[in-house]
Amino acid sequence: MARVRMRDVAEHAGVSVRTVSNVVSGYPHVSPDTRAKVQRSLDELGYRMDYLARGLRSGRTGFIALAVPYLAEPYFAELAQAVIRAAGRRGITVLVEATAGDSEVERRILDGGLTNVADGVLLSALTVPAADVGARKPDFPLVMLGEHSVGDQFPRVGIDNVAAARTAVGHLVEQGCRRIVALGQNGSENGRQRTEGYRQAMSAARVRRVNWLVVPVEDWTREQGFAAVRELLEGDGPLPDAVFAFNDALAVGALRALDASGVRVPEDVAVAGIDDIQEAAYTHPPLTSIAPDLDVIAERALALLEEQSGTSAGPGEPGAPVAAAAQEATPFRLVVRASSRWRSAGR
Amino acid sequence: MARVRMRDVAEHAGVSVRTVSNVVSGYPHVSPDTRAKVQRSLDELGYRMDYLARGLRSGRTGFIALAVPYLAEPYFAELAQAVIRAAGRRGITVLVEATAGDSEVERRILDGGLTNVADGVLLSALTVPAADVGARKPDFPLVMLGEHSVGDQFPRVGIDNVAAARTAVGHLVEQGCRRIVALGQNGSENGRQRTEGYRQAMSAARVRRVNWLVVPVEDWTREQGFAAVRELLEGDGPLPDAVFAFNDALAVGALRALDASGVRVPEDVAVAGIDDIQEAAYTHPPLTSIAPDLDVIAERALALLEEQSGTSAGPGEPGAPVAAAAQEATPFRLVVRASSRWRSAGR
DNA sequence: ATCGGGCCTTGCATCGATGCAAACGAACAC
DNA sequence: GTGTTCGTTTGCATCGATGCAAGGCCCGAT
Repeated sequence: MARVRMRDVAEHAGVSVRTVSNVVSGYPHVSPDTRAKVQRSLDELGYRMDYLARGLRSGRTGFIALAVPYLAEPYFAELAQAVIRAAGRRGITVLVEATAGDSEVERRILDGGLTNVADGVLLSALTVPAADVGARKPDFPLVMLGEHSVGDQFPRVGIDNVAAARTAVGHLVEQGCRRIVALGQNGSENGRQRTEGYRQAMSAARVRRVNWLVVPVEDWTREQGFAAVRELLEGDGPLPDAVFAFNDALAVGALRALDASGVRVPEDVAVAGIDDIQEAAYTHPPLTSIAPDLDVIAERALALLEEQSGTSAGPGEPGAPVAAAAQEATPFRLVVRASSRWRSAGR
Repeated sequence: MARVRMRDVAEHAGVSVRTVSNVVSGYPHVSPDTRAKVQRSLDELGYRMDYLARGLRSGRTGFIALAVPYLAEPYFAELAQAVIRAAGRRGITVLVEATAGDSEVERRILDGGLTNVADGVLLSALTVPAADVGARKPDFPLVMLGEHSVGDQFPRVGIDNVAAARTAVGHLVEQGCRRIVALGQNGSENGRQRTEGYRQAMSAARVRRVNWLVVPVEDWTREQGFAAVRELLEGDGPLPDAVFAFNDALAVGALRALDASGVRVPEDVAVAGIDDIQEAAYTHPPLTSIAPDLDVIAERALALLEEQSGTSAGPGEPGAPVAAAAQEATPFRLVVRASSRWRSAGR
């Protein structure tokens, strides 16, 4: 009834515990006879490894932790799915933590709060805790997802946010839009970068300053996108002819607000977002978006974790000054859908 | 540099390891002096518990596993979020597994594949493995989410699917709809139940059989909802006046297909779904749905897990025949939005 | 002064698996 | 026949924390 241990298997097979361990872990020098005998007992008793015990002894748990702000946000859910899939291919189990964007929680994670249970940590932070923590390197494998971490302290994987925003806005410009709203500015590093991309694209297109409009929000949610656009529509300024939302959730909220006010998309206002969440293909009208390659992000992130555990496993490393952590920019595509298709001849 | 252990703290504070353990775990009989001293060493050295080691000794890991088919499906993502939140309140960490709806994987989980790392398992299965596995009770805490498990073998938490479907369809009938399509029949138990609810509501409303229409799909995804409705519209049968989708993802797909074909919602066809995912409030038009209370589901599920570990911890239990496992029906609400609002006088 | 009891503190064994290195036996060479 | 080597198997200590129960100590009661 109770758990089957190696010892039970050993007794059943008439060998030592160590031999069972050797069979289980694929140690080569085991005679075919013994191996077969042990294997039979293994199957017969239904042995299952206790990963905790192994982890205790060997120092590796086979888990990695993934911390995202809100699992219910589509982008993070899809990211988590990609990470779980990639980890599964490597025989790794993923432990998902939701930080709720609480910088206190994020700090605790950077501080190593999950170290003891996970071989490595993937952190997708909203509010990268600033210098005070960023100053010292963690003593465990850590990879940041999606954000530039302050000061290149941590390796990071994600799209180039500036380029992504520039691409999206560039596309809107090409469609003939000029008075383009940037929706999503908030305190985050990510927000700053996407705003910068917007600036670059607007400058490059020589759009007059009077047409620039950066609308701040608190969170990148449908709700906030809706509220911000509704407020914009109720204001007395001239209507924009495009909305560039910093993520698709905001864009979805924007679409809803526009729809509710009878503004036509894309005829009156074009809309584009970032993330290309699955939902984007089903909005009204379907949403143009920037699609990061989540599988690549997940794969690279895990590879970077492995690299790190490789090095940090050898603490005897001579004190070579650690180079700035890798900052990998993964590919993205512009997916054009109806929400931004060319609407009229020029402006 | 290396990990700080209790032993290190003990030496630093000049007490025994056991005393440190006592302080950490909040054992009451520790003198204030000692406690303070130990606490100081704890802080100074930055001690962090090794949960693996504790788990090994105490038999409890502080983890539970949550297995869902696809984390990227909004409903499951929102469910996972609720579970993580509820677990967090109890100091429990959640390990998320994605089964991809693979019944082989689900079976392995029922078989105890996660037992060694988790104190309990929450399984949201698509294809409940049938009798062969369902026959024997697992020897670890397990709670099924959202499905009736075959034969009451496992405790289960979720809404009453029959009632939920009946409520949704009843609402459509009240709005004046008669020719109502049930969208989502597939092999799953869940699908059967929602179909049954549809049947009951149609019968109760004395809708003539000619108006009944059950459309099968493979998965409950936006894509399948879109494809099925598109096919329906292209067919030569008379148009339905309502679509009852077995979940919101299907409904979203249906809305897109209707929109693409120029069919007006709700004027021409009303639509309702189940799950009330966040996206539902932002579709075009906003989607009427059945809203399960995810927080209640999560709370009850965790409570049931705890109950089970309570009993199964005492294996000395005299052989009282185990009663049929608890089948808890959690509350749900009908959330009426524009997609189903009354469109015309009567049928 | 002595004893009993409560409060703190401690040592030791232990959870299940693996690292390490010794022990064992057989095969081979000289 | 003896020594060496290689392949296989084993015993023991160990990872870090907790269960258990004993050991000290102090205080009040008799």
